[in-house]
Amino acid sequence: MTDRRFNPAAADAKWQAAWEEAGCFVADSASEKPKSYVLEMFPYPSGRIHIGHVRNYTMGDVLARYKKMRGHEVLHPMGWDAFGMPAENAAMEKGVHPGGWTHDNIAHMKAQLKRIGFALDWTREFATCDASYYGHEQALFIALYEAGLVYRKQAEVNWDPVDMTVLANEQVIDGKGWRSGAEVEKRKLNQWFLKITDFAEELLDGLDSLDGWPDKVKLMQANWIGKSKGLQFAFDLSDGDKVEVYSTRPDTIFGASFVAVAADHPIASRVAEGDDAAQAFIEKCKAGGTTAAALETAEKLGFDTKLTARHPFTGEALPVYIANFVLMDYGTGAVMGVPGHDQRDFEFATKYDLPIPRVVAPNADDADKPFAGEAEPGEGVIVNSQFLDGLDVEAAKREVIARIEAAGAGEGKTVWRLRDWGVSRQRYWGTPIPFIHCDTCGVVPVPEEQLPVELPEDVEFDTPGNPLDRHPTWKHVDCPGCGGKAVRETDTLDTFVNSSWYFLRFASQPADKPFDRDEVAKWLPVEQYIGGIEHAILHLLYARFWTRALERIGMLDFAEPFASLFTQGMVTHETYQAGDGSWLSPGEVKKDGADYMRIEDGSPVTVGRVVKMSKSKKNVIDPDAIITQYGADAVRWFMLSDSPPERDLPWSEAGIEGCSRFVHRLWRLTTQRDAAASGEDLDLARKTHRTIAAVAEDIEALSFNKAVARIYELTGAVEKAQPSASREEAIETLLLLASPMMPHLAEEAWAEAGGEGLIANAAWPAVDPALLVEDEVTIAVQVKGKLRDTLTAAKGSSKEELEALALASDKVQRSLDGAAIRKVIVVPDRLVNIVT
RNA sequence: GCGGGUGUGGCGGAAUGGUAGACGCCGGGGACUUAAAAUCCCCUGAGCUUUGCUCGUGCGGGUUCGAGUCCCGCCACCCGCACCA
Repeated sequence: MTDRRFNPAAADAKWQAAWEEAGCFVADSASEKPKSYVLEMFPYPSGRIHIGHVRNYTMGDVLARYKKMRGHEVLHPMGWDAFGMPAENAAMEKGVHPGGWTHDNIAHMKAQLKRIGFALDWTREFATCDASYYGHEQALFIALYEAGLVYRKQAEVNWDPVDMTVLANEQVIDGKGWRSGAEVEKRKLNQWFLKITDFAEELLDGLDSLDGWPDKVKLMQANWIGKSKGLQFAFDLSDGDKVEVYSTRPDTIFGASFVAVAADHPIASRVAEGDDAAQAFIEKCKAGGTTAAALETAEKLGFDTKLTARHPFTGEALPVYIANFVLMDYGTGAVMGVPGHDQRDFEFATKYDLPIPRVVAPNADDADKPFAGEAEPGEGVIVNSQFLDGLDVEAAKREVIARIEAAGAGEGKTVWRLRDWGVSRQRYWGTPIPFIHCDTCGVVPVPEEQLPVELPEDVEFDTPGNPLDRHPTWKHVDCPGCGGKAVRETDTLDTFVNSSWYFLRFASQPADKPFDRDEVAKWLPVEQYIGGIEHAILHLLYARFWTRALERIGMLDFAEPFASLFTQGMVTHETYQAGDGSWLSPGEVKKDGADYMRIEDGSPVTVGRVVKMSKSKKNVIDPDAIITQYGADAVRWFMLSDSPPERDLPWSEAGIEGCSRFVHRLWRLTTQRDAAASGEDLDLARKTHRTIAAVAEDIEALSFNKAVARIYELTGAVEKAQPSASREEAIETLLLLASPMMPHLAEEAWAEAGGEGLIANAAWPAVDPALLVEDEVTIAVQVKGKLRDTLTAAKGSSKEELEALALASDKVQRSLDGAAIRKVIVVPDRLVNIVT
């Protein structure tokens, strides 16, 4: 017994040192134990750990510690997604070198992570900006090139005509450059691409094997890949040429009232040659950003080329437009416009006063039904369509495809929405693309013995644009082929490439190659991957692609990197605004009864919506400050309590106070033990064993909030119980169950009670199945579906017994009030419903 | 605009189609204390004619003996949209 209070600051440091000393969390790939690879998405070293990271890594940590308790050898690594634009922005704004800035940030954030007591194997740490990482990435890139999965082509970028630089989408605000304010233009550059479209079918089919992934993510990826079956066919044009169009709705072919081509379609270019107005329209289409959202929300604009296209069945002459909403990248870059059954076409036709025929109707009788101000893209019966009339949509599609194919005018075709992955970035702080341009030999890979191609240190950020391109010496090299003068590629790789294989490098990091295939096979696929839903498509699809590509070229033996995926919600917080509308940080505000006021001058504060923490709204909580105030365990407990992990977690002062109280409450309980207590408390023992089973189930399902609630319940039961051997067992169990969540308190209390070794190395408590059996159940009794009574019955009572018990109830009889019973529904061990 | 998701007390949430609100927070009352903090105990969805009854899971319909849960139609908010990470 002790009256010593739990001191988080001292305990945190003490046990973190003890774990490190014992090497508790260093993964041994030679271990005979079953292996578990638990991985959270590694952070971008922005400067400070934010509370969202804490939530993400706490979840992974609980799972990693739990798996270790279940006898697994656990790999739980951490590293840094260290290339990217913020470092270059810092260089421009503060005059610091991106590398120095990044390494300072990493040092700070690593210290922050260590304070939270995560069970991480720091011996495997690396940053993607280390040449010892990106050099191997260059080797992999060359390997993919040699396998024919890398190529170059012209592609559009956002061009800032004032700063003379390429802008990222986030740097384009309302179609203007973020620094210059100039109207952004689309410009074509020769860029590097990865052939992800070669894998479209397998990336789609592979989703079926990902049982551990959320359906919503699989659905999003499937839609992104976007396999569609349709018809590609040619219209004859009035000038004697043809235009190939692609449509996923060939059944609506009789509803076509125009043909539209993309602004960069060859037909558009040809029309523009002798037509200044057409040229001006095409130029206009080049203004603005390149994002899909910008294109699709922009007003639908068209230019009438005066050409006409001959309808293959009716012979009708349809006008041909150049339109800003047609994408050159998808299908053939030209479409047949069916306004009645496609919303974009509807808007376009309305604007340019084109006919809107109906060719699909709810019923055959509705052939002339007017449209209610919008297109009807759904199912129905084909009408006004000659030989298609009366068919359903699918049958009509087949019929049209068959007829067009028979006429030799086109063919049924599968088209993918997925586009090849453009990986060129005209920036310094990224992996140099390891190629050399030679006038004689063309594009030549850097020889393996010359890797890594390292970034030069001496670069200037005083002007926009790529410092690599304007560096005085770096790019000038001799051609590896002919030995003549040549230049390096100055584009660097998209940072998504860095995060497409880092999980392999964590598992195996030899000096002379990217990874060792056999070592990787010991750990991969990742058993549980945890990160934000915002990565549902791009990062996860790219990582899947990269893994499959490496499998195809024989470097890996598996196709899918992540067996299970979990996407966690954001951490949110109330917002506060002063009278003048300016945002206030939580530290500037205090609660005054039911209202809030500004500490500075007592002026009233408006409490705004609970939103994602962001610097601009100042509703940010600093993990360091709260760890100092409450200790790591209270913060970890808060991250796991209440909100289901896939949902948003609202941060609150009251909530963390409550968590802190519970840490101390558990401490008191464990220090009020009576080792000499004897005797059995069957109810408590049952509760204990039910809790062990339930908490294990909850942790495995990552339902941490439910596990937390069960630990609270058992704590409450222990507090009410009289001393007994069962109570001693319950307390020890509580410590073990809580140890993945509050490891510091658990160690301290374990040591206090004379527990053997570190609780971090302890085994998960065993469940006694005999104690899980229930012998009595509570039965709900309803009359006409409404609850009227509850009664207790022996588990497994027969339907007849339960019915008799229910009818014997006074409350039920009163409720029945003599009415005739029509039917009695009995659900064994649960409910009786009497219907009159 | 397109794709995906979420919606339950004052708040976070729990609930294999079967007792809606477990557990936590806030709030109220009490105990202990000279007093406070800490701690402990009790109450806490709304309403009513209070042995009990009625209403209640974003809104409107539907299926069912029975719907938070399944179906149809809406609304609001959140995530993604290929150069933010």
